[in-house]
Amino acid sequence: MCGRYRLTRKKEILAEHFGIEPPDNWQPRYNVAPGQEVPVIRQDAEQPRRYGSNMKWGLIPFWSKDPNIGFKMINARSEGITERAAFKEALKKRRCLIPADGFYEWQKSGNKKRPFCFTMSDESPFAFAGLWERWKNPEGQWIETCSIITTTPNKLTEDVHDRMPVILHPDDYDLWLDPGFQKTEDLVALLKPYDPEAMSRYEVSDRVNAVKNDDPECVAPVQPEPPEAQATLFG
DNA sequence: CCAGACGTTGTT
DNA sequence: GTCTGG
DNA sequence: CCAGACGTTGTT
DNA sequence: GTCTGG
Repeated sequence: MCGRYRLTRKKEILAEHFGIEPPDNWQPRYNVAPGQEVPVIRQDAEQPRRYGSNMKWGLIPFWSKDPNIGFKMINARSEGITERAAFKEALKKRRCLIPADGFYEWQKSGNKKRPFCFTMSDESPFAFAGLWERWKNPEGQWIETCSIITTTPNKLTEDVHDRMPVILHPDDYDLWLDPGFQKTEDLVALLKPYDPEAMSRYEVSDRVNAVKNDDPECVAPVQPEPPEAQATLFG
């Protein structure tokens, strides 16, 4: 990963799943990309209730001089995350949920790239484990950014790609969001591949390769040509 | 992550 | 192929 | 000590 | 800001 995902559920369904008030500005998204404002769910010491807000995808460390570093920080490897200068403080104090209902991975073989979409089998919304950060731009404005944590693939994703985003079980949302909880070994224990038995996948069109395509066609399944159809073409 | 561009002048 | 921008 | 990095993915 | 490499 994890450079692309989808968030097509109605905001009321998302709000119910995550236990928040539905924000007005959430729209169905079929192709969410790095560099864009994306919805996150957070919980601060100042605001003990969970709430939704938008952040730019691509974490800019607070000490960074160049905000373009954000495009290289769209993911944070779970392995060694407690030692990464860019992420260790955020792991302790600035965790978030990044809601989605599917994510895309590209299977490469030869010079072909085939995009697949991965979802929960029951089509429920889910949450990536995320970190966020605050960065002050030269004009003095605070910019909030976020990153999706990755891990090793599970049985469902491994033949498509060698990494997958960390998906948190709903039972773990409270611990992940609790700003007072800073026991990193317990937090890192949550950063595991998701149960493949609970997930499904299907191939999608390469329209999703282009960030500008953000419409329902991106999530429409495409079937590989069945062998008999191939034969018919020449029969 | 993918898409799209991919230069020249002048030089401690 | 490699770098930058989104 | 200072300078420089601080990240991930994938390599047709 | 903090760590690593020289």
